[in-house]
Amino acid sequence: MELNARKKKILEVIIRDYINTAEPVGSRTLSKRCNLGISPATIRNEMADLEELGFLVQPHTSSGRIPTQQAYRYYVDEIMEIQKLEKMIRTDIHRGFLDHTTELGLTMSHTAQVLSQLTNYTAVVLAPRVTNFNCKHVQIVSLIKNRVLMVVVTQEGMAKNIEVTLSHEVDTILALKLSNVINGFLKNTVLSEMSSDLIDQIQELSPAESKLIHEIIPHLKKALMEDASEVHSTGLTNLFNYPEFSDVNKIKQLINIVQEKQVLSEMMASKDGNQVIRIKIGSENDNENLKDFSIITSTYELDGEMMGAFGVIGPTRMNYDNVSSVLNYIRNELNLHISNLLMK
Amino acid sequence: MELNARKKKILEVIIRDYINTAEPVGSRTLSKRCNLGISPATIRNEMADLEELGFLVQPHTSSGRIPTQQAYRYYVDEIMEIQKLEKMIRTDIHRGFLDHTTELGLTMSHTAQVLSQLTNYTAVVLAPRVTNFNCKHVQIVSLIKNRVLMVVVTQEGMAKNIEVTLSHEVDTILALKLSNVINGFLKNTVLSEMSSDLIDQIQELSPAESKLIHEIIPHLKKALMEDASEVHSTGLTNLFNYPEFSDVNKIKQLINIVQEKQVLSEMMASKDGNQVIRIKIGSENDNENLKDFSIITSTYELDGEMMGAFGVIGPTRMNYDNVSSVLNYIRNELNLHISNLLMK
DNA sequence: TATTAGCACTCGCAATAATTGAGTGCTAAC
DNA sequence: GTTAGCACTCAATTATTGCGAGTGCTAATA
Repeated sequence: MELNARKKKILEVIIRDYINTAEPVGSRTLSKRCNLGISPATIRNEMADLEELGFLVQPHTSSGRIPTQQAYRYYVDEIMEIQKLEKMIRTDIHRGFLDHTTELGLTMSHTAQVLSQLTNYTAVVLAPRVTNFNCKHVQIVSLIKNRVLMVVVTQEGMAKNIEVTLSHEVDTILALKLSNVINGFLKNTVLSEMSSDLIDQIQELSPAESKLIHEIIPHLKKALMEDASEVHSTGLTNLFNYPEFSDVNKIKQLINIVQEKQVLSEMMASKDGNQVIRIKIGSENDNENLKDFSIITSTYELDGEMMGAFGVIGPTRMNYDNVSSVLNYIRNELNLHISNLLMK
Repeated sequence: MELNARKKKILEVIIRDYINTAEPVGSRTLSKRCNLGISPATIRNEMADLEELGFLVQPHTSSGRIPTQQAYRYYVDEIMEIQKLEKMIRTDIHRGFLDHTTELGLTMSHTAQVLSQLTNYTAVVLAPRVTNFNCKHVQIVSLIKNRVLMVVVTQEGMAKNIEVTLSHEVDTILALKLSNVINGFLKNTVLSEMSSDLIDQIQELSPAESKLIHEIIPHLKKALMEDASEVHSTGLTNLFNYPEFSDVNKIKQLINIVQEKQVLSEMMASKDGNQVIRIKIGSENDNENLKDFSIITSTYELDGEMMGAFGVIGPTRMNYDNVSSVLNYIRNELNLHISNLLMK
């Protein structure tokens, strides 16, 4: 759908204005704000056209107009450009990261913090997943009696804890032996390919030990399959300041979203084209709870491989420019610092 | 402060009624509800007395009366009794726990779930702390380059992860050696008493290794000191249904409380007399954010030693009877299952 | 033909007024 | 000591009104 230059300009000003004020914008205000030197009457005509085209609606007869979702989509696709952040803000962010990259968890929560602060919306950050494919070391630690902790370490140096109960008691020495067996195995192949047959071929095991390994491997596989990457979120209350959230039900919806970490995680991690910045407006979201929100996400990488995602949730009347710019910069920073942290 | 039987009865009915309806209660309603066979006029007189004594207030002249904090305190201390839960509910809870005691984290989140469901308020559960004193094993796992993960295991079989960056690279073999050194040490004494001198006395260490141990120990000590016991909370949105939470600011306050896990943790873990069920009403709470809320907490134990706490946050107009009963029963269940889970 | 001034009309919003009703305190009688 | 009766209070609801920002349409203008 193409709009002529003037309609485009008018639509742009309306959206910008509405994003700032949350008030329907009328023809008089508009004629003053956009200095195209056209009268309110002309603008009214144009607005009527834009309404017919589905870009604007009137909350009630004889009020100003507000943008539709379609308008936001048009704005995002055809009008707005991702700005470079101000020098000062850039260095601020950069310094902040320097102080928070001693530990992965810290980096993640700091990212969420910065995101929500810079955008004034609710930020969500997905920590990298620990999966099957890149697991380089497993350490089994005896907890008590027949309970053990399995620590899985990835090639990139991330760790994940898995706590399980086994059929026999495992003491410190046995735990060490089991670790060694599994790690010996990992030298040649990956966990997902460790079958019963292969386990039985291992020489140095007593029957009891072999049985334990047989128990352990499925637990490991299962835990690595289920993609429960950690989710950090911040700035929930940021949204409360926007007029669209004076309604308690809207707030409930939001809290439900943020608490369903599983859903959030799946949604953000799902690939969708090659866009660096991904914008979902209102009903473009599959999740029912998100139909009234917009969510802008991006991903961070290590060696070109997607590691995790992060983003911002807000009203559909969101400052798409600013959020995109911020996400874009943070993405670069995150890539930089993550690769420093998890350098091979 | 003593009240005569009739005043006590009237106060009780007012509180019960107000807890149920959230409406100020007037003399007419009251005279019907409590079948003492006294007229509204008499009740008015009694109510006037109770107001003078500080138990009731009128939101405005010529409306019914509502209980003050003092009234709730009196109710909790002198009137209410902790009921035994219905048989059916008891067995339900019991069964639920049976399914969720394979892992400590699971037990904790399940407890929060059950609490919020049974009370319809917001539930908070503090997982057991992993401290200095009962640490029986430390496993150091090489992550990548000079980053290691330290897993601390307590006597009771709980584990805690600590991730640190050291001055030198640590590979798998070195990690094992360092673990052994520290564990050898732990056989004789506790971590907090491991001083520089003692480290230097360890024979089998190269200078580089000794240096690493010198770095590790303070990290361990520090991590074990800072009491960041995990906090599970559920049912945040439960409270939104109560009329006192139609105000967005109240909700903000609540969210702030629940998010400040540090504060919550300190508050709940602090001892305060020997009460099994601890009730803090409104301004009885030290925390500024909690002044408008009531919080009822209890603790769970292992071998008579306090391990953690759990409780419920709600409006001061809270169903103190029910919550106390539930907490009382959950406490028993939790003690039972935790001791099964962490049995020595 | 595109633009604009003018005008009657619409409708949400805020302020004001009128009405209702649940509840009180006080007094006098029981 | 208790109660019926009555005048009074005041929040909450509903109705009324005026205002103002905004619109669509029409006719005049460039």
